[in-house]
Amino acid sequence: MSSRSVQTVPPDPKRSQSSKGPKTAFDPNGIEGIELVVDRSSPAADQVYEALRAAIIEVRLAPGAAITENSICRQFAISRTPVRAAIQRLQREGLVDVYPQLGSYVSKIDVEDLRDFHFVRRSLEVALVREAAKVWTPAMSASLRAAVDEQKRVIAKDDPDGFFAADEEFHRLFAVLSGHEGVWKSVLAAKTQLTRFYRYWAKPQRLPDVIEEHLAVVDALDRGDGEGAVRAMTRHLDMIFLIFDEMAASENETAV
Amino acid sequence: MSSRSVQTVPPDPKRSQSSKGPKTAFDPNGIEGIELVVDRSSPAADQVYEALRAAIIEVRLAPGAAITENSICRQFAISRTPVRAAIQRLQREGLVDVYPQLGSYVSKIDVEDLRDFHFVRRSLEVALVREAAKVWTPAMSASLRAAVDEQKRVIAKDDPDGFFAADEEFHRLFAVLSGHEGVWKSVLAAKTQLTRFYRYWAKPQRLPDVIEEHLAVVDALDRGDGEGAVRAMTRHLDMIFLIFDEMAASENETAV
DNA sequence: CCCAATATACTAGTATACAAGTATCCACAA
DNA sequence: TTGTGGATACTTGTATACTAGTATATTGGG
Repeated sequence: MSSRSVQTVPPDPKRSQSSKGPKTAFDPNGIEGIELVVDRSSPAADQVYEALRAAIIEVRLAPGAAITENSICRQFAISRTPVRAAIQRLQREGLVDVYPQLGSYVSKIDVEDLRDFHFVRRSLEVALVREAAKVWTPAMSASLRAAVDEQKRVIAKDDPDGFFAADEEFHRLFAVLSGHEGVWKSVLAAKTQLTRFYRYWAKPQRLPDVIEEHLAVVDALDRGDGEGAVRAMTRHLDMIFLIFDEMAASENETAV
Repeated sequence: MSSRSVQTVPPDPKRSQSSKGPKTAFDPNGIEGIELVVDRSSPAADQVYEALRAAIIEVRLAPGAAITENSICRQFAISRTPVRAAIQRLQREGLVDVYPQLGSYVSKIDVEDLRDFHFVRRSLEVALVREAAKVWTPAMSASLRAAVDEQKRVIAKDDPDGFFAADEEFHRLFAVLSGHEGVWKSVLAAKTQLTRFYRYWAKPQRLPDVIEEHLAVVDALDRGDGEGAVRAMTRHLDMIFLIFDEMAASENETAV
């Protein structure tokens, strides 16, 4: 691995022009967007990890934001050890960039990387649909349609977070129903980066279309048309590429 | 995540019947199979991680072996902090199981999990072959055949470790050539568990067959037969399932 | 005024001490 | 003999102190 080659890249030192307060001021009120009281009955490192991860994925912590260990310590009233463990975990997931002796920052979203993450997600989910088709039963159809009903219900309530959860449950069901639930962990690893991206570019008006695309997959499976279901899922997942193309057309930046 | 639910599973306390020495003896010579002098010019945590990971994958550390933090510290003459970072990283990769207040152990190889890891690997690699077929050029054929030649050369020298490396390079090339090099990281994550398994069951007499199967993929691509290449790669990768079936037939254990 | 050397204040990496929990061993009583 | 209680020695989790390295601010000289 060449990942520990000399790291001389200055991250993005925008901290000097942040505020007009006293020169040596440090985070007066801590990092905004995250709040947590640690419950000492379960490992603090896990709680910090979950809190930071949610904040990053939901973009309450913007890409490029500084994640200084000490600032998290002060904010959560906890020592550096569990905070470090959490940050290193986020680093492995690609959500945080750590520059030794310099600082740690919420990673930026690289569109080129997203293409590969999407490739992974699509390849796996399509393969799961193909497997599910081999063992298709009415009961499986019912559970998937129940998941779609849940999505409709959540859309009606205008609950974006709820929709993301319901959507993920629909997709996860293919892993469960095909007998390869363990594959979902790999899908999630790739999906993490994509999810963060959705938060920027998600368009609420597209949600009804998502419902239709989901139903198209189930309909094909009910017809016994496995390859038709594969094509429907492929089409559904590739909709994200339309957003990529829009971005490429509108601006020339490859990272935000 | 329910992973931090109450963990009351006793790991495998075989440490009491290990030696007839003094009752309170601790690792007289440290853990066998690993050796390392830390070079303080690069992060110690990374070096410990690499050393432990290699030892686990190459089965110098057997599944179930105790990986006590303090024993590693003594052996490497280093503090617990970088050792802990390394172990936590291995835990995320599924190579180590950590039981709070009990101990850490090299994870066992669960055959059921292996099926899903294989599913991930095969799905991704097959998709990469299909992509490579779309942009196939003679130069790509040449580089793949060069990789196969390297495999032949290493086989002639009877160098198993060298063959594993050459084999991995052949497969990685599909990620590079198809323009999705970033996908290889995901393949590796799934392949890690499988590689450890190979070390148990690899049969040297199969290696020439591997060469032929590799060439079959390239030949199909040279013919412009993309789907033929996909089938050839699928057949090649599925050979591992023959070993699964052999295991299921020979013994009823699902974990070693 | 401008530039360079230096002091200062930050960063993450490491070492060490302590806290909380579990299993083993042993004394002791029924 | 059997079983029950507790001391002991381990484990990982957490807190804190220290090290090495970098960027910024300061200061002094041209």
